[in-house]
Amino acid sequence: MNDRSTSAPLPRGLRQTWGSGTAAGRPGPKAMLSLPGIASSAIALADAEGAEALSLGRIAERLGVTTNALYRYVDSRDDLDVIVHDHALGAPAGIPEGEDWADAAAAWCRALRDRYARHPWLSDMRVRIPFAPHSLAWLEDLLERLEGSGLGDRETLQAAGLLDGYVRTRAGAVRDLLRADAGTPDPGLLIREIGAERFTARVPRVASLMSSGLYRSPQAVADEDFEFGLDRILAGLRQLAGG
Amino acid sequence: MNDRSTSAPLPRGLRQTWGSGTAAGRPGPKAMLSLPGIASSAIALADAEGAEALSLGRIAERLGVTTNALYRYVDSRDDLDVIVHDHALGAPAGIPEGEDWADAAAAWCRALRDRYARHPWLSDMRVRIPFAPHSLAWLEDLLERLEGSGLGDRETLQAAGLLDGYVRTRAGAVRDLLRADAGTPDPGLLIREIGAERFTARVPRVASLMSSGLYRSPQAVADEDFEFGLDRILAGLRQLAGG
DNA sequence: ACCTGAACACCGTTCAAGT
DNA sequence: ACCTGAACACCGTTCAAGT
Repeated sequence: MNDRSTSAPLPRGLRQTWGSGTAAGRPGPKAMLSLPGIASSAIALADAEGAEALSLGRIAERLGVTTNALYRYVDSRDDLDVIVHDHALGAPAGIPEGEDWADAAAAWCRALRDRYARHPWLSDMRVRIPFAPHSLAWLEDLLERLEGSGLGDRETLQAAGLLDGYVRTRAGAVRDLLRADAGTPDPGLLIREIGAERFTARVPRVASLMSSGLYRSPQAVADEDFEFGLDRILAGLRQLAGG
Repeated sequence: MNDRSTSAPLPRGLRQTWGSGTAAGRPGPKAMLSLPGIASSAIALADAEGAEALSLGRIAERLGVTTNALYRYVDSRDDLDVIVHDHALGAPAGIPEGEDWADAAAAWCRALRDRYARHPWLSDMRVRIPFAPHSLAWLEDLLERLEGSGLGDRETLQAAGLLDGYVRTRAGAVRDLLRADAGTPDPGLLIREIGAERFTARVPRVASLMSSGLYRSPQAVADEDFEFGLDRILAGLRQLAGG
């Protein structure tokens, strides 16, 4: 059944992260680097200069090594990205339990949001279907929390995807706002350059929200708004589960 | 109040898209290209080869022109991306009205989903805070649909963000799955390489869902699942509005 | 087995011409 | 004003050495 012949073998970096670790005493010179060390270096770089500063060359430079040396640890840039993402995300830990399943799920969402807040550039990384250990551990943790809901397997998975997607979307909004300081045009400038009359004629409601300061303002991505969407989603899920 | 001194001037491509169009008879040679023409060419390229094939060189090649020629129409690659995204998205049109505001919002969500389905690579494009005309027209349309809800301005904007984010997250999931054919490892391979026992020990619920075929299977991103999340969100919003 | 050095194709961006 | 051609710094990736 599972003979998808095109499926590539697991990249070496990802396989290593799963702990099929390097056999202890193998021949040849000692390694100067390690996968966690490479990941930490990349994270420090991204923390300091953002995701767009990430490159094999810059990471290698920090490690005092040639770019090509990294290919002993990683198959490709994509492979590295998966490792860096997972390392920066970290394992789920210390997440409060909550009164009931929905409360527990809410705690999970806030904990994930906090991880993204620690490394805003995580929102800039291309996250494909998660196959890395920490990513799957987070999913596992959420699935466990949803077990008390009485939802079926399919619905539980759907609910998990809904909540997970919500947190990540929100993290992206926060990231956008952090970036808005540099480069991005601000709403006021846009309206001025387009012409207030024309702008108002074409998108009156948007214009009204922009001039009210509500549109994409810092408060529009504040904790309060995070809770708004979370509450709505959980209310919808509760209605389905408890009904 | 609005003196954010770091705000850059509006990129020329974006300004042009807003219809501050080229003044008719200006001096110099006639232009060989046009912004819509450039965007169309880029869209055709992305449709054929995906977002990662998009580059100034490849687009220029299709247009029979040198890479640098594009800089007469666009300030930067980022500027171009905004135009291409907005052009591929298109203006909102032909979206059913719906019985009530929630129904109307649902129709909006399905319409946006369909646009992403037409150009799956849209999910791969870095969409910053939307300032392009079609993007804002979509937002405007949704805000109009939410007017009957009785929610306040702030809540309406929050609800719009919630719905919009949901559709885009879903579109990304669909894109991931379309890509899964090539390159990405499949769940079965992962479990085999990691070792089924170790894998099951670490993430038992995930392992169970994977072996049940539910995890990230085609049906997990089917229309049925789209409706699941949409229904939950709308139920949550209805509860807040109608209560 | 690990790392270096040289090379390749490609990328976005700039600058000085040409017309 | 538009487009070309040459150049720049940078990118990921490969290959053949060296140790």
